Amino acid sequence: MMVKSKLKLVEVDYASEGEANCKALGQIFERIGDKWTIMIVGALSRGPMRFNALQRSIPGLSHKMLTTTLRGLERDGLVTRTAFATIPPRVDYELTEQGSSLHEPLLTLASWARSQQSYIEGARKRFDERAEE
Amino acid sequence: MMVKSKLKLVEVDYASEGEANCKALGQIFERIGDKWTIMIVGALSRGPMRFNALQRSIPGLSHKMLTTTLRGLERDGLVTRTAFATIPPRVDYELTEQGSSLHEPLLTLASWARSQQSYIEGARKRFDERAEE
DNA sequence: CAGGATCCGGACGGATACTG
DNA sequence: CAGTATCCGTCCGGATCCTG
Repeated sequence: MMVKSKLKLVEVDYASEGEANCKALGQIFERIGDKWTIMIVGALSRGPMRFNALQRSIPGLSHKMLTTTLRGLERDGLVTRTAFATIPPRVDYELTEQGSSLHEPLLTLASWARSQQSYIEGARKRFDERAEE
Repeated sequence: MMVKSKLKLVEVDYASEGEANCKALGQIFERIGDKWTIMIVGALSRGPMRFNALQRSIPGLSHKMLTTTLRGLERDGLVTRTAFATIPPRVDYELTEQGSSLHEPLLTLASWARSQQSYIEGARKRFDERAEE
């Protein structure tokens, strides 16, 4: 069953909210913004995965960072952890409903990154060349 | 004139691309993911702003982080810097077309954060309580 | 006002070694 | 296999001081 996640684009002015609210949203952005969070949610969007499979699927992701990020996602209720008492042990990670609802916004962002990639790379190159006087 | 930015949700599988491409996208995510980037783009989405106005509009943003982030955005071609040779000097920062095209994806994300805020806070609380055995 | 330069503590994250 | 624990270098980012 698909998760209904058609987000209304309400007037969320994420920069100029009340201070308290701004801080709260900031805490959430800190998780979302995390490079590995994005990758992991992307990987899990296709279904449950085991720890090592997850790590192998994301180049550059270290053992430590994977566990840390997974704990964070679990804490936020975006990912569930299921351990099987087999030998060798097996642990599956899976997106919760809320976790998978995050996938669509991230896809939007990824799509943007894709479409702007060459522009940004060009801008960076020009900027750097200009900087070497 | 509104920037046309209806992004097609193509099959961007941001987790399992080629290694090279993954690295490249990662570099872009690093900028987007940055807490302050999000805030600054949000603030600038309403129009050009001066340095100090920008800083005051975002609670907790230090002098140094503002300049650093602005340089980054300028380097990526997402923000323009315009200096007026007046006394005292005045510098306006403004989103480029590409920069403002980032605003909509970010709004989507902010909207998601908003809608999941209480859920996440609850999940965190429960997780933390459960952790104190 | 806008910012560069410098110092410095603390957090982040990699490598390694050890458990169940 | 799936972690936890520890060590330790690096870099981030705040505070401060100084320029045009």
